[in-house]
Amino acid sequence: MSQKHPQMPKSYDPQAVEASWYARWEEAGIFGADARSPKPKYSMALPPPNVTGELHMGHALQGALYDMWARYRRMTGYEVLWLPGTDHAAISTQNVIERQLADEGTTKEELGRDRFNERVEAWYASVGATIMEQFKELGASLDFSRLRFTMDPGYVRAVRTAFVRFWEKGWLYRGPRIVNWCPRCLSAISDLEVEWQVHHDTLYYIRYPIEEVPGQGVLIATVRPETMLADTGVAVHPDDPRYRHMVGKHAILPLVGRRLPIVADEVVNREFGTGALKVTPGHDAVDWEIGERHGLELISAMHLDGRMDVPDLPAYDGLPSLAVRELVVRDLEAGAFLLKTEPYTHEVGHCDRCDSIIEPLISEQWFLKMGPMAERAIAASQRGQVRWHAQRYERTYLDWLRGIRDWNVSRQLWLGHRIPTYTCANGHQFASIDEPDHCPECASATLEQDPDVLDTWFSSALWPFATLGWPDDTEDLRTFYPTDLNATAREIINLWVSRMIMTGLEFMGAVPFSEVAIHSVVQTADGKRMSKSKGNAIDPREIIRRYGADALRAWGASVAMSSQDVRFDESRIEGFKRFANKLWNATRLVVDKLGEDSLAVPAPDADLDLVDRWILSRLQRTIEGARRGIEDFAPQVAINGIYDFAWHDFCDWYLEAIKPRLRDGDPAARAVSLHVLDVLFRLLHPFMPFVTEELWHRLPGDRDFVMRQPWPAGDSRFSDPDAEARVDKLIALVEEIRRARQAAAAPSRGGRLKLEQPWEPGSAALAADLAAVALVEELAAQGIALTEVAARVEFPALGVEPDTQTATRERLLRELQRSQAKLADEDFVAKAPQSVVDRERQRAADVKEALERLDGARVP
RNA sequence: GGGCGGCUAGCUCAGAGGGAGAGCGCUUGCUUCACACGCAAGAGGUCGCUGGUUCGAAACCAGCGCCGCCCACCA
Repeated sequence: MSQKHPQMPKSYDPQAVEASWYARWEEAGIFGADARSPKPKYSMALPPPNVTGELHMGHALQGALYDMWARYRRMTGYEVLWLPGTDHAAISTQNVIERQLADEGTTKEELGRDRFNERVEAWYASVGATIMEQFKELGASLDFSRLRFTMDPGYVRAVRTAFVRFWEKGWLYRGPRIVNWCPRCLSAISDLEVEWQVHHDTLYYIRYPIEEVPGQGVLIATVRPETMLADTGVAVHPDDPRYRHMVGKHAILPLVGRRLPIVADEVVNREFGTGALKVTPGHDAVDWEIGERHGLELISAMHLDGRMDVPDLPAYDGLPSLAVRELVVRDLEAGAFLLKTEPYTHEVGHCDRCDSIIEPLISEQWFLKMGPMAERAIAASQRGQVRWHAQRYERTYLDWLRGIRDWNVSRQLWLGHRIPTYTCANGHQFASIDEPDHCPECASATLEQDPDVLDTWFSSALWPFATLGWPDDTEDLRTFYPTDLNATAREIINLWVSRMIMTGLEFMGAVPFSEVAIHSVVQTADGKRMSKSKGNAIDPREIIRRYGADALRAWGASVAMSSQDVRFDESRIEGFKRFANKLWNATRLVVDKLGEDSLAVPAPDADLDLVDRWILSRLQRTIEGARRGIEDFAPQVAINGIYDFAWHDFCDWYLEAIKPRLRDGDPAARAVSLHVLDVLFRLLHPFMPFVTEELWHRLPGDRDFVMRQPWPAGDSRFSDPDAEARVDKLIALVEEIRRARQAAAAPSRGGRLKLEQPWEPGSAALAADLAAVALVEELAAQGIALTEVAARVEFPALGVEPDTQTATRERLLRELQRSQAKLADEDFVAKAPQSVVDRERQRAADVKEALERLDGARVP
């Protein structure tokens, strides 16, 4: 035994080695990217987690995927940059801090802006550090020397620069518009941040009298009667015969008395309700547009906190909107305006960050014109500059781009990137990258900055290049932009991915990445959405503590790209922990049997034993499958193939087969088993970096980190179909003997095997050994006939050989029948490809032969 | 309303035109000198339903049914 590896414990303990390997990797600086390296570059920017809390399973899955690609690319000759960072997540973080303050019995207003900012800074520092620690526990090979945060001074400049460039293009405009308003966040949010939830409400049918025709009225249907206080019109479809005569007349708004012009507009759905629509431009997006088209008055009847703002109607003024709804309904009923109600199920917008019901209302906001950028993004996509995996997701993105609307980029928050526009004492408004000290138009030094901040996604949209130093022309930016890959969950395809593509084209003139991988979303074991507020989220650190990071990662690789949702399944993670333990013990076995001599890597043309050639051929096939899996964005193919090879081919059969040779110090067995481990650890390293690193260093010789080794290139000359076929036969024979033994309830070892016809002597001896029987010339009794080769077997301690082969005979007969029926079908023989017909004939012949062996007679 | 995905063993999931697979669980037998985080043997499936295409369909097409996701001017 080598003194370098005195003793390996009986089982692998991930906890004992993972942290120290990570520290060694970091210390050696092997994750740092060298912009001046002559190697081809491969770069990825980690999707910056929100600094709102700790990482969840989705992050872990994503991190495992990214790290798999990062390590694979390094091992296949690339200079890899995988850049880490975090996102300030303005609205979410502000909510988190506000909740904390509420728990402490205070508010941000009481605290004041400065102390609030201190709280935020402290939060960012502590949570940001925790997040990076979690990535380290996962084994993520991030280049921490390039860690970025979306509120870094440099990043702030990038954001301001982007804003000013848009400003200079004339794409930014500010004005009162109907927006999605969160009355709890006290901020506008974009269309994409509205989460629609099903509500069971009531549809109210309300009669609005017609001014010009006494006694007549128009019946409208609404779920929000309280908003009628701000009605300024009634709309009907222009082609609706029921209402054509009313167009141009006026309705009188009940409870208020306002005159409402009756207008005709195409958007009115004649099928819905009564076909007549009350128009409330101040509190409904559709109505706002109708109002614009027909010049209707715009009335705002709500305060920003959701209370009604109707000073002329003191009965309702200042009350929450839902309370006013009840009062309005009561009063309508009293005035005989309410004709009927019916239950109504529909979707209501909620704030995706705090779940409050969104109030559409009028507010002054900054909008960014999106049309020109969207067109360029669509064109880039059509030129194939961005490839999506799975491809179908490209459509999600294109559909959104094609129907794109201007982006409300302003938010009324305390936290975030302040909008860099200023107004001077003389009313001149301008945008500035740097903090200005005077107005460029009139030199006034009295400047007021816009109080609003930018949508967090505005800064996120710049991530692939702002992290590399943009707007400066840095070496990193020149070297690593465009990046190669972005992997993300499908729910932020439009929020994030599409916007990165648009800004990348706009500011860098090139798409920010050429590949987009959409990975699956981790659900709870019972298929629910994991969320911390529901308390059903799983902490990846808990999983790592119990099963090791490698097990979590391997599970991630096996599910991330294979479906759109994946239920969290601890048993599969545990399976990969056992796999790590299996690798540990296989290594323990092999290393223990190696001598002090150095062993040559087996050559493809060496004169090797059948099983040696077989395992090398299987290894070759595994390498090819793993490479294809990784390159084709199907990591599950790679990890499953490696698992299957390592456990079932290598451990179950190869190591069992060569144990005697290892004991005897057979150089070929030593060299081949060592070689397989060597290749296996390199193959598997991108998926399970810790255990492979640990075991790699337990192999003989001075060894550098696995990640600095080449990922196995394979050599097609190791491919040996003949050896594979012969070992398949050998395995089938061993399994048949074991089955017979079990069926005969014979002891687990012992018994005799007699060949009835000559068979490869080496294979026969090995098969006998693996099946724990002795190879003999004569049996004591008749024995049990086998089907895989012409042979009979008998087991000790049995009076009469039991009939263990009836079931086999029946199965073979069924197969023969099916096969013969197929071959008797003229259409099949005539139309199926020759190779398929040939294979069927071969099958029939094999089954016939097996039956003849069983019965010792010719089968017709 | 539009689009997309899923429905395969008890559970979680692979498989994408030529004999149904894995992990876990289950049954039986093994303290075999790498591993009981293991070894060996086994049970278990009209591949959601109905039609169609094909010599041949779990896979391709159409329709339907659940479950989920995304998008939509969603009164």
